[in-house]
Amino acid sequence: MRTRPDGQARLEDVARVAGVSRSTASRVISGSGPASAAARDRVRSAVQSLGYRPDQAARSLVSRSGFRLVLGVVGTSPRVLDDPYVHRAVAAAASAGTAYEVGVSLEWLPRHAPRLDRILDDRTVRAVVLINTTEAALDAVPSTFRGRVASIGIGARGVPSFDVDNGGGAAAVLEHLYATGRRRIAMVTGPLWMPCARRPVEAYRNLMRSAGLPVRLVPGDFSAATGRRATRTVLDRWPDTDAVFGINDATAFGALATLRNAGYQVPGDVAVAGFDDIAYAELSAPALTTATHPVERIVTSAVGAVLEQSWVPPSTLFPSTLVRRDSA
Amino acid sequence: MRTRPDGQARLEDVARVAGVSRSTASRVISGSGPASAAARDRVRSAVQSLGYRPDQAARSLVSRSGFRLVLGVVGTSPRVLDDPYVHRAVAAAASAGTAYEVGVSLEWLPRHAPRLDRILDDRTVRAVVLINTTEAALDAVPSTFRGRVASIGIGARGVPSFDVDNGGGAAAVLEHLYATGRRRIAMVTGPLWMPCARRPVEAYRNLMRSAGLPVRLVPGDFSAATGRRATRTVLDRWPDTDAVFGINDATAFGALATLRNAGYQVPGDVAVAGFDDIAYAELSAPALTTATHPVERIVTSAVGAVLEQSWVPPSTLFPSTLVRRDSA
DNA sequence: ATGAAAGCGCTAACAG
DNA sequence: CTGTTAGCGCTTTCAT
Repeated sequence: MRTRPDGQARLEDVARVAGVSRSTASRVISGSGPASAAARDRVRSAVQSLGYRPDQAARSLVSRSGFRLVLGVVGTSPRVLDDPYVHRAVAAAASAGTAYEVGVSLEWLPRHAPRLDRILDDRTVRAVVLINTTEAALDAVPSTFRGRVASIGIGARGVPSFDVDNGGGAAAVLEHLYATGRRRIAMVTGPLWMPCARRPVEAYRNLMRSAGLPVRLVPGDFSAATGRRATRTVLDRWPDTDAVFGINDATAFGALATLRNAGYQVPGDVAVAGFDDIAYAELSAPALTTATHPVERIVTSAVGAVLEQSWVPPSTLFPSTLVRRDSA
Repeated sequence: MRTRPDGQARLEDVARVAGVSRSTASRVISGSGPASAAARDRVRSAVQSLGYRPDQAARSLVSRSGFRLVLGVVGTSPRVLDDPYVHRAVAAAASAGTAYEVGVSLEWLPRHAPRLDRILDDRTVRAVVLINTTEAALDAVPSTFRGRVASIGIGARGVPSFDVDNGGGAAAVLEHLYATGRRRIAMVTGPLWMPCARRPVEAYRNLMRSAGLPVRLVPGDFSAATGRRATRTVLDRWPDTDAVFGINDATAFGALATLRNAGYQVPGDVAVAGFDDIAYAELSAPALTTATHPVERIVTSAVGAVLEQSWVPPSTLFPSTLVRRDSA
C-alpha cells in the first residue's frame, strides 16, 4: 500500500477499506456498471468515512469528459456579452458550477453561424448552456451531443429548455396596463430574430385583438438607446399612446428618458412597464413597474441538468411575476 | 506508432515529427526545463503543423495543477455575489479564461473567516482572484500558494494587485464638484472594513482639508437602499449641503432618490456624483456624473497574471476617468 | 457480479 | 542538453 502524500483518499483506498477491487469501487461510485447490494453499501460507507472525492482530472483524462461548462450566448456581435442579463446568468452559473467542481466559460455564438461543434469537440468542455437560443443554434447541436446541451430559451429534441413563462408574464403586465385604464398601448419589442422575444409579442397581439385595441409595435434590440429611439417613433406615429411596454427593463428605461424629454408625465400621461426586474428597476424615477424573473433558479436548473446527466423534462417553465411600482 | 482515434495530435506525435523525445517536446511546450535552440524550433514548428494542443486533463493530472479559477469575493454575507459589479467581473473572467481553457467558479469569502486554504487545497482549482480584498484575506493566503493568487484591490507580498486608481479617480470627481462651485460636499462611503473603499475617503479628506471645507462623511454599504438612508442623514445633519459624492453608482442612485423625494433639484440645489459608471448611470434622471473604470481590462489582467505565471509588477493601477453628465 | 490489467496524455526525476 | 522510465488516479474491456 502506497502512502498518499497529500492525505487525500484515492480510489484505491476506498477499495481497500471496502474490501473490493478498484473496478468495483469505481463502478459503484460512478454509478455505471453492475454491483451487488452488499458491495454497494460497503463502498458507499468507505467513501463516507474516508471523505473520498474523485479526482476530476483523472476522471476527465480517462473518460474524455471535459471539466468546464461553456455558456454560449447567441448574438449579432460579441457585444452581447456585455449585457447585464448575461452577466447575471454567468454569475449564477459560476456559483452553481462550484458544487460540481466545474468552472464556466463565456462565449459568443454568432447569430449567423453558431458553431457549436467547435465548442463541443473541445475536450476541455463538458457541457454547454445556450442563451438567446435560436433555431439555428439548436440545429447546430450535433445529435451525438444531446444530453450535454441545455437551453435558456427555446429547446429541441435532446436539448431541454429552461425558461420563464414569457407569454404569461407579458400577458400579466399587459393586463395590468389594461386594468388601470390604458387603451392605446404600444410595445417596443426585442430583435425580431430572437425567439425568446417572440412570446411577449404574441401575448401583446392576443390581448390587443381580444380587447379590440390597436396594435402599435416598434422593434427594439434590448438596449436603452434603441428603447429611446423606438419610443420617439411611437410618439411620432401614435401621439395619443397612453402606455409603453418594453421587452426588457433597459428598453423601458429608454422609454422613460424619451417621455421625460418630450415633456410627458409618467405615469400620468403615459404608463411605462418593463420586463425582467433588474437591480435598478426600483431606482428609476418613477420606479419601474415590471415583471420579476428567477434568473438564478433558471440557470441553476439548466446547469444541474447538463452536469448531472439526469433526466429532465424537455421543457421547464418558471414563473414571471408582476411587480407594481410607480411607472404603471 | 499508435493511431490517434480522434484525429487529435498528441505529444508523442509532436515529438516524432520534430525528431525529439517526448520529454524534450514537453519541456519546450510547457516552457520549463532546458532545450537547445534547434530543438525548440523544430518542436515549435511541429506543434504548428500538427495543430497540437496539450490535453489539459492529462497535464492537470500529472502536475496536480487544477483546471478552474475561482473568483473569491469577500463580503459579510453570500449576498455580495448578487452585486452587479461582481457579475460584471465574473463575466469578464469567464471570457478571459476561455483562452486558457479554464472555467471560473464564484465563491463567497466570509469577511470574518476568509478561508483560502480550503479553496487552494482543492486539486481542481488552479488559481484564485480575490475581489473586495481585505488584509485578513491576504493573510489567509498560504505563502506556498503565492503566484496562484491575484487581487482586484489591495495586494501583498506574492499577491499582485490590480486595481483602479481609486484615489486619483475620486479626487478628479471631487475636483469637478469643487470647480463647479460646490463648497459643502458630503460623501457617502462604502463599508468601513473594505480597503478598496478607503482611498476615495482619503482623497475626500485631503481635498476638504486643503480647500478648507467641512468634512461630511456618512458610511454606506454600496447599496442603493443605504445610499438613500445615508443621504437622508446628510440632509438632516447638514441641511446646506450642496453636493453628495457616492462611493459607487448605486449609492448615488439612492442619493438621487432621497433628494427627489425631499424636493431638492439635482443638480440645481444639490449635485450628485457616483463612481464606477455602470450601465444605467446614463439612464437615471438626471443622468449620473461619475467616473468610469475599465473593469474588463482589470479582470483580464489579473486572470492572465495568475494563469500565465509570468512575472507581473506587485501593483498595477488602471485609470479612473471622470464622466460628466447631468447630475453634477 | 467481480478483479486483473491496460492505458488515457502528460510531466518529472534521473541518467547519460 | 536530451532520452528513458515511471507513474498521476481513474475507467474500462475482458476474463472469470
